Amino acid sequence: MSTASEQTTTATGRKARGERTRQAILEAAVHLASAEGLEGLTIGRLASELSMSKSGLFAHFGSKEGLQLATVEAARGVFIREVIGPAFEAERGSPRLWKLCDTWLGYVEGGVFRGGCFFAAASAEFDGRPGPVRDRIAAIMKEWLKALGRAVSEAQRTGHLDQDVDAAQLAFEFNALELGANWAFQLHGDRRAFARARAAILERLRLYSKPAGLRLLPAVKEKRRAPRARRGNRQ
Amino acid sequence: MSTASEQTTTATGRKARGERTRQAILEAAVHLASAEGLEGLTIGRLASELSMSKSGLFAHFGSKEGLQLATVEAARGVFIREVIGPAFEAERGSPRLWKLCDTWLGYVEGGVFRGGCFFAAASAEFDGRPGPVRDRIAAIMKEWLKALGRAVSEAQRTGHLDQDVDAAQLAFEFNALELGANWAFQLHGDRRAFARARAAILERLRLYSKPAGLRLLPAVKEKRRAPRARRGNRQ
DNA sequence: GATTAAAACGAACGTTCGTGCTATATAACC
DNA sequence: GGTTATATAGCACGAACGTTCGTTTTAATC
Repeated sequence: MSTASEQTTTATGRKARGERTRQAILEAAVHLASAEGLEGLTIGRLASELSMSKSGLFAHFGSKEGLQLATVEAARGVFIREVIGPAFEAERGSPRLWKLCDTWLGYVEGGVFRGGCFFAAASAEFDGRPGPVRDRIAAIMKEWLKALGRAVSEAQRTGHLDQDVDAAQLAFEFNALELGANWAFQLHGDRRAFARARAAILERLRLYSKPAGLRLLPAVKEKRRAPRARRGNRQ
Repeated sequence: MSTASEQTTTATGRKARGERTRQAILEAAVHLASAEGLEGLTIGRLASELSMSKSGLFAHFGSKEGLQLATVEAARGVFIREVIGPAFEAERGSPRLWKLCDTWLGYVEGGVFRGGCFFAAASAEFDGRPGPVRDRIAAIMKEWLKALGRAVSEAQRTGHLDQDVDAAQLAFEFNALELGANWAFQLHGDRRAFARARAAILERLRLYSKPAGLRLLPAVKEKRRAPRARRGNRQ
């Protein structure tokens, strides 16, 4: 967010032209990186994709690492806009907690990034390489887990959820189910995974819900039962 | 497994010398790839790590893709030996299902591969790039999910688990929790994630267990409760 | 319209990548 | 021990990588 607002301005206060191309570069970079990885995000490829010169593009970031860090930051912006923002429109407690999970799944399902969740890809790629990029990714993911955990705690405080549940534990589980859905979709193209994750999360929410919270959750669709040759399934 | 047994033999049946170095190469390759990725697995680095020439190493596989495929196959061998094998020593039904999950977590926790679960890393890296490597990885992962689902079905058939649960759904959830633990450990070094995954899996197993199956699960340790400033926690 | 600073370009650098070729070393066979 | 197949090494290649440099284009200011 700080990066986006540090635009170089002229005396009249008009935005410098460089800032717009910088945004255009990051827009493309974020998609390319989510699909090909932050290392596969090559300056040459990115430049030719935007039909500009390598050196011209390079000058905006000073180094490859600079480009990667800027890309991570841009992706964080998208994530906040697409997931965090909408969730905070729901009222505090179980609705917001559920919306947080539901929107996350929608953000992957809807193809906000070409290669699924940017941070799922990035953290898998960088978890083994020390450096500022890895540190930033880890910090953002921790930030996300914290937000999830806080949503759980709030649902407890509002009397929607049982006080006895471990907020961090539930946040871990929800995050895992979301990452699992992203994984299944990216690798197998299996869209049912989103329904699976939603069902699992909702089931857990209902299990721990107090009567006041139970009414605020989506209605239960059908009984959990082994499906016998349903039609329209991929593979 | 087929790759491992197709050794070039002399007339006397003695193993060719090349086969041993091939194994040594793959042994190193599997660890390097789990940490740095299958693309970061560079022929030059691998050669210098084994103090042999690039071209000498290269001759064993004919192409980089050949090396990657062989590495994937070698990793599959390790996975079968370390996870599938031990689980099949447990008796059919809930014990085997639980063992399958427990051993999987142990295999990541114990550092069988330097970079955590080889296939978690590989599938995240290759899910966006078509080709035989990606296809093989996807097939192996589907194989694993099938094995998990089969274990659930067996637990139902032996009367340990409720007939009404959707085997594929439960397999999805367990797999997600395992991947989530791997993710948290690799990115944040958080060992508590393994306990979290185990707790979540066990809780679900208990929820769906019939009396016959309930006795076969590990004893419940403590009530799920928010911990107040426990000591010895990382970060 | 002239001045000037920012932005984009084009060419080249040194490395490293995967991949061929050719020659040498190794070890199994007669 | 000489022959022969196989395994390894040495060297070179073209391409792509990140990066630097000097120049040219662009557009805002006077």
